[in-house]
Amino acid sequence: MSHSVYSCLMSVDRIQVLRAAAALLTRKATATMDEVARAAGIGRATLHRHFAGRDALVRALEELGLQELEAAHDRARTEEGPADEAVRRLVAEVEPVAPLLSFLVTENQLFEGDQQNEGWERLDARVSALFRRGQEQGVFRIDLTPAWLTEAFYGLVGSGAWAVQDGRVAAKDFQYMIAELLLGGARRSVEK
Amino acid sequence: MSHSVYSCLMSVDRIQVLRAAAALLTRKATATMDEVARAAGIGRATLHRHFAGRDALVRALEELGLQELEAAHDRARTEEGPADEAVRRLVAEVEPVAPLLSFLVTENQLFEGDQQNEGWERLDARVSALFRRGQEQGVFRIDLTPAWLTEAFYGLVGSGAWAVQDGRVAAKDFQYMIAELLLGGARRSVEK
DNA sequence: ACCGAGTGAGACATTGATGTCTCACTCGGG
DNA sequence: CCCGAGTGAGACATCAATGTCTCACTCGGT
Repeated sequence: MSHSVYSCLMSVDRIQVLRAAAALLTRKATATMDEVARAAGIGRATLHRHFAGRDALVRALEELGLQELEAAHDRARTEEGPADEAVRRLVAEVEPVAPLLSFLVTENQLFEGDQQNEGWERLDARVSALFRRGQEQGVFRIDLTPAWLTEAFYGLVGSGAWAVQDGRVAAKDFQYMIAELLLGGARRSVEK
Repeated sequence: MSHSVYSCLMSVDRIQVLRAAAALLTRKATATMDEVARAAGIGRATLHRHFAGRDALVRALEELGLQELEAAHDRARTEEGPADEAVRRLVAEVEPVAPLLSFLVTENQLFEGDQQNEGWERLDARVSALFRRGQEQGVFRIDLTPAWLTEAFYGLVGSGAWAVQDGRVAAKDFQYMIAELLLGGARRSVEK
C-alpha cells in the first residue's frame, strides 16, 4: 500500500502525474493518452490505473485547477483592502495556474451544457464579487458589469498565458501587462 | 455547371456551406463532418465534394475568417484619425466575425508550429500597427507593448463572443464592453 | 533469499470519425 | 421529352485513439 493521504483524496503519485499532464495538455490540448503517459514518465497502463479514461483525467485536472485557483484567491485575500490592489494580488497568485486555467476554459466550452462542475460557479462568484466590491468602493466603473469584468479577467489571463508561451510577451511582464490593462486600459490617462 | 465566380475562388454554395459550418463549429468545435453537413442542409457526400476533409474545411474557414477580418479593418479605416476612435470602429466591425475568430484562434493553437497561414501575421501586423500608431500619437500608454495589446484585443473579442453566446452579456453591449475595457480599463478615472 | 504489489510493454478488441464508393433520384436546360 | 450534372443516402474500408487484458519484471519489505 503505497498510497498516502495528501491534500484531498490525492495520492502523491496522482498529483505528480496530474502536473505532468497539465504541463503537456496545456501546450497540446489534443495530446494522446499515450503521450500523456510518456510525458508523466509512466506506462499507459499505469495511467489508466490512476484515471479510468481521458474523461476522468480531464475531470481530475479540472479539480486540481479549481483547488489551485481557490487557493490563489485565498492567498490573494481578495476580500481585503482596495479592490484594485486585490486584483493585482489575484493576478500575481493566478499566474502559475494560468496555462492550466486557459486549457480548462477552452475544454469547458466543449462540455456543451452536460453538467458543469459547480466549482466554476463558486469561482465566478468570487471574482465577480471582487469587482462588485470595487464598484461599491467607488474604485471601479459601474458601467461595466461584474459579469463582464469576470469574463474579461479569464480572457486576459488566458491570452497572457498564450502570449508568454509563444514568446510574444516576456514572462516577467505577465502580471504587469494583465493588471495594468485590466485596471487602467490602453488609453493614456492624465492622472498618472 | 452551376459554379459561378464569386469573391475569391468561392462559389455561392461554398460560401453558404462555410457560413453554416462556421455557425455550428463556433458553438461546438468538435462537431462531426456529418453534423456540419446536416447543419448546412446537405449530405455528407456533398460536403466532401466541396472540401476534401475536415482539415480542408477548417482551412477554408480560416481563409473566410481572414478575409472578413481584413474587410473589417478596411471598413473601420484603422489608419485614419485618432487611434482610440479607430479601435472603437474596429471593434464594431469585428463583432459579426467574433465567434468565428474565437473558433479559429483556439483551433490555431492546435497547429503546433506546422505551418501557419501567413494571413495571421499580416492581420497581427495591422492590429499591432494601430496600437503603435496610438502610442506615437500620445493617445495610448507606451508601457504596454503593441504585441500585448494585440493579443489582449483578440482575447477580449473572444471572451466577449462567448459571454454573449452564453447569455452572460447582452449582445447589444458587446461593442461597448470590449472597447471601454480595452481603452479605459476597469478603474474609475477622474477624467470622465 | 523470497514474496507480492505495482509496473511497463505489448497484444488485442472496440469504438467513432473519416474518406471513398455506388446507386437511385431530381431538377433544369436543351 | 430526354438527358446529364449534381445530389442524398447509405454501404463499406480505413485509421487512430481508447480501453482491457496478459505477462514478465522490478523493487521494497520481510
